[in-house]
Amino acid sequence: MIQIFQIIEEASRGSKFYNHKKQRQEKIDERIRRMLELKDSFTPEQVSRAEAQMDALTAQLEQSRDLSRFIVHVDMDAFYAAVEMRDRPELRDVPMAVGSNSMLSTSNYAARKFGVRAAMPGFIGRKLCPQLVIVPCDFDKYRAASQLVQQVMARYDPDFSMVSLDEGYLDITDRVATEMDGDTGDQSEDEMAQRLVREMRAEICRLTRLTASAGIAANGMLAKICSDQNKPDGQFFLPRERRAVLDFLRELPVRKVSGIGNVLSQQLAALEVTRCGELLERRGLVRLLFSECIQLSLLRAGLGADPPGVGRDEDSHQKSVSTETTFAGHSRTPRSCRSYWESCVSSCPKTSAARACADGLSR
DNA sequence: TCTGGAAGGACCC
DNA sequence: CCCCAGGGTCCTTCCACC
Repeated sequence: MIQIFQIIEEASRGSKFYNHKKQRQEKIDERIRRMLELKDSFTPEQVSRAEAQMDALTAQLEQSRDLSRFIVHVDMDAFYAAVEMRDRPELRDVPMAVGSNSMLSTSNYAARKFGVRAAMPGFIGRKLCPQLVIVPCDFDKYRAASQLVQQVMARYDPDFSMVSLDEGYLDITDRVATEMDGDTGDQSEDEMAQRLVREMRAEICRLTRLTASAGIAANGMLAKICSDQNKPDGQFFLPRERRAVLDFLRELPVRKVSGIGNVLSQQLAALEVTRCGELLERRGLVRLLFSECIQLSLLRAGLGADPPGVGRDEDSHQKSVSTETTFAGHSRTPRSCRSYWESCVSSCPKTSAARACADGLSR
């Protein structure tokens, strides 16, 4: 464990990336210092007033808490790597990762034992694990596999939504209900939901020869956390009861919640908040130190009260197209930039509008 | 004081 | 050997302008 950290540290130290990261971290530290100063200036009355305001918000959220749905989050296990291993059996038992020397997208479980992870540059992966096999991304293949997964998901909820090639949400409430009607046994709805998800994962596996994990809960936020609980090739069910949800969240690291990332979790840690339950205990400080938007999402994280309808809302289509590459140090001439830019606009496959735009710009 | 964009971040996979 | 991506979304901040 320590060695992994040391190797990564050693490989990184002194690089531009490392220096940049250090600078950014210093800025974050500075922000946190200022935040703590502000915190120390609050009077107990201020804090308790803030708590009362949060309690009002909590009451609202509790009011609209919806525990009636079965939301499922399906997450394919080490997706890109699993596809490659399926198609190339010789990779099955060796540590491998998908990506390039500069960046890895995923690694298989054998490679993870060495500390090789997604979002790690390939050359560091090789330092951690000299035998590591790195295979290039083949998105066409992943898209094809994803299509098959989606075929299965559509049978359980025609209105399912994908968030990426390897993960998506379903609302199987209706499906559970119809299944209960036709069922003569004495299964509960909860059992039925779990049975259906087990069945769905088995079908995915049969059709794609890839394994999926799933989480079942009252809303998307919780389902997503749940799908991570029994990974790989497992599922986790969180009962749709307020008490069960709060118990589940109390000890859950805030970092597990989608939307609480590196920076926010550092800020929270400075306030001695590392678990979702502590978000509720320290709600006064949350109120006084964060933007309204963040207050709301943190309160939601503490309560497990997510607005219903993940991804299936009116305007959940893609809103932009973009392309980017990182230039090597020596190619940053005006000429090469211009030719790169021209190749970007002319190769944009999406819309004729984009082409028209390119014509307009390249004059 | 409000408002709309641009730019800059945070976050996700 | 090559030495830290590239595709997105959403929120905040800042500035011009009215």
